[in-house]
Amino acid sequence: MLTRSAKYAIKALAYLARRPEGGAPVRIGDIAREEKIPQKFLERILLQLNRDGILYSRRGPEGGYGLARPANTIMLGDLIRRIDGPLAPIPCVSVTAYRPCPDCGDESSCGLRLVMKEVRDAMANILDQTSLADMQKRSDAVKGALAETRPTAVKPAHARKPRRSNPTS
Amino acid sequence: MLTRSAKYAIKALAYLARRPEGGAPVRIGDIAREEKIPQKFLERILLQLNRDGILYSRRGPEGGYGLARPANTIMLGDLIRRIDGPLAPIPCVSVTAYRPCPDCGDESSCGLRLVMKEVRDAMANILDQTSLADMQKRSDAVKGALAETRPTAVKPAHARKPRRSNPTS
DNA sequence: TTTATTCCCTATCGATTTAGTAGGGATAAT
DNA sequence: ATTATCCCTACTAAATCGATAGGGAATAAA
Repeated sequence: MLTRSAKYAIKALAYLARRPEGGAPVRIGDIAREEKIPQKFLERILLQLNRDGILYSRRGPEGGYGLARPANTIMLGDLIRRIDGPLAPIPCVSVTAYRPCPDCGDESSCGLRLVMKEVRDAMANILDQTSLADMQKRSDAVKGALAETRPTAVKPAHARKPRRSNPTS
Repeated sequence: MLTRSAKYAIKALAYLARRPEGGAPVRIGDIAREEKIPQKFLERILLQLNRDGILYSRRGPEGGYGLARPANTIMLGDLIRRIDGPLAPIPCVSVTAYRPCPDCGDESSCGLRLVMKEVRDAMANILDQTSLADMQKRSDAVKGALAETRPTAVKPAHARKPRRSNPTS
């Protein structure tokens, strides 16, 4: 289960992703009000993402937060790992935070581990291939489909060719 | 993340699944010792699964626990839901325990929800199609592959045709 | 029928995590 | 100088997790 922190983080950053790139920074208070997130709670979350280099910030009047990178380079998997920790259901199948089971005799043939590795990979395939921009596109596609005669379905990100993570490279 | 309870439950039931079907019941103490699980802790878990009808039990000397159904009809998804609750990362995409987000304006076009629904479905596709017997088969396949010249790979359960949940029907 | 063994049941407990609040300090635009 | 904003630490109430304690009820075997 996602914690509220991770959920808030994603909603807040999705909000920032909707603003014109390179525009003026946005106040925490505005994000909190629009997305209905407790302000002081959100403050701590954005603070961390700022330290992590996902956000930039400016202090004082006219200050606020903005995305430090283009929205199509910020992956949900990365955000969730930073806030909630590893995606893996059990540590022995985590790629980013592997830890062996203290008791497991032969790890390579542990049935539970084999299944949970599949689960981890399935989650990671989605979350590491879906950016803030992708998420927004899919939301827009649903909204568009309600209004259009010929709805244009947007494929889930993991069914498409992976994007380069840095579009400037 | 799986709780220890769910992990213990699966390991304990996998242990029971390895015994001859219809054989004598197995003591909690034996399972706990073999699988290195705190006995009193395991007791509470098996008690619940007994109430849920997954296990049968017999008291007194020669007593113990056994699977109440064939191992190929007991799905990991079912076990995990009973012990840990819903698979879904957020309640608004849960099939078995749906609850709306209190704040979400238009649920159908919420980008986060669309992505998390994918994640839930990916997890459910694996865990609801993998039985205790499947898990064991995959473990055996790995062990076999280490010994054999031409290893026989066993496909993940969700890539095969779904089995009927009750083989007697 | 007694006794030993096993499951059944409830209560409790310490540690950790979660979800938030409080209260300032540092910085920068006006 | 003033004021708006981010920055930082500490604190807290409640829930959850992982486990232990201490018996009660049933039943097989002596």
